[in-house]
Amino acid sequence: MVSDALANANLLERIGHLSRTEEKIGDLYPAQWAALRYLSQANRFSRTPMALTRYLSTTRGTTSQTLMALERKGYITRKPSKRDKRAVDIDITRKGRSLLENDPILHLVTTIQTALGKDSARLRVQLSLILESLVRANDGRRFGECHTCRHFRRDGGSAYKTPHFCGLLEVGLSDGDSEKICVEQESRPAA
Amino acid sequence: MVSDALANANLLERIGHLSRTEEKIGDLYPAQWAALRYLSQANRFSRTPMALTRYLSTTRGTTSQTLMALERKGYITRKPSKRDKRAVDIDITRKGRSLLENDPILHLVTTIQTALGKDSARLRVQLSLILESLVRANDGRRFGECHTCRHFRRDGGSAYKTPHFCGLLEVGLSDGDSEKICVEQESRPAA
DNA sequence: CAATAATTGTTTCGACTCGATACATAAATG
DNA sequence: CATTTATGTATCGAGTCGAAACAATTATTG
Repeated sequence: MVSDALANANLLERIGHLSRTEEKIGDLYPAQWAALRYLSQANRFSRTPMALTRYLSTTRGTTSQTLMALERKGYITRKPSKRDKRAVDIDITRKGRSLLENDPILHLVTTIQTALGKDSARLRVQLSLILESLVRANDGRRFGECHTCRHFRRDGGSAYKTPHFCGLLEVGLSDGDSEKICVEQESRPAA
Repeated sequence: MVSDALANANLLERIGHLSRTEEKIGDLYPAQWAALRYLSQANRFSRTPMALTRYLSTTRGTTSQTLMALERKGYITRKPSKRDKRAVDIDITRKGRSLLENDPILHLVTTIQTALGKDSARLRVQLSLILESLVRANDGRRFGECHTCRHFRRDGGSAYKTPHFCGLLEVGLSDGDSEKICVEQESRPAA
């Protein structure tokens, strides 16, 4: 039924908007929360303005301003990248990590948990499918977790004294790295 | 699993944001699309600035500006209400209805349709539950369809020469009225 | 290898978003 | 009828966001 899809589109817009406007509480604005949230989940190759720009499907200029605000407020630091002299490496400060413990998205999380309970798992599958289609239609990237990537080699980093290895960037990966999301992530074809 | 709820919250935020930024194409901005969309679905008792304010969980000032822009662009008309001399009745112009045929939310609709197909019905149930919890937590209103309301009397408007009747506002209701969403809608207890 | 093209990041601009506040009018309450 | 509440508008300030212009760096190409 098309009417179900239409109803779902309206519901998604409304839920997203409600949750987003709830976020104005606290020290950050919605876009700033989204950026800080991303930076806390992204691996070290993905904590750059450009990766964030792609994740949020926005423009470099907008991202630059958001990051400026976060730096001014002391939640992130920025320093020139060594890998690429055009790029900037971003890190979250301790103050930033502490702030995330009160991330207003947690309101939505508890709402979902109480509304759905164990059915959350099923919802997750469906929302993932929608996001994937949406991202593909926008010529964007999925930003999946490192260990789900076709370039990820589990237990393949012995030469680098690390547990794992990225075949695209040709660098060693720690266990922590492998659980974070990455701008380069590409789905691995089903075995 | 709490992690499913967390993943879902992130997915909902991301889908909502992606879809919203896609909307900048065309003649309207996201908030203006949301307002025009609401006005096309709302019944005649709910097409006022205040009802729209509640629907969007925003403030009267913000709504006023959005409506000003829509009127300036010729998509709605505003005139003082006769029922309540403080209120303003809003109507969509033909130009407004025509614009809605190209509502950018239709991109999301087709994306959902292709990604989920018939499973859309199940998603709808889950999203409705989430929205209801979210709205209740915000002390807001559901804005459900008129005919699902506890004040709706099917085939009860004979004295008004209309098919149906609203027991709260004490007015007759057409078939068309009964299918629209209403600011006063309250769930009917299960029979 | 040098010229050209593409990428990254910042800055500036203008229109819109949005909450907060103040104000005027009208309705509801007592 | 006085007080309180509700509705709508106008204004302010900080943020959001896309677009365009610019500088620096990297990638590509001939």
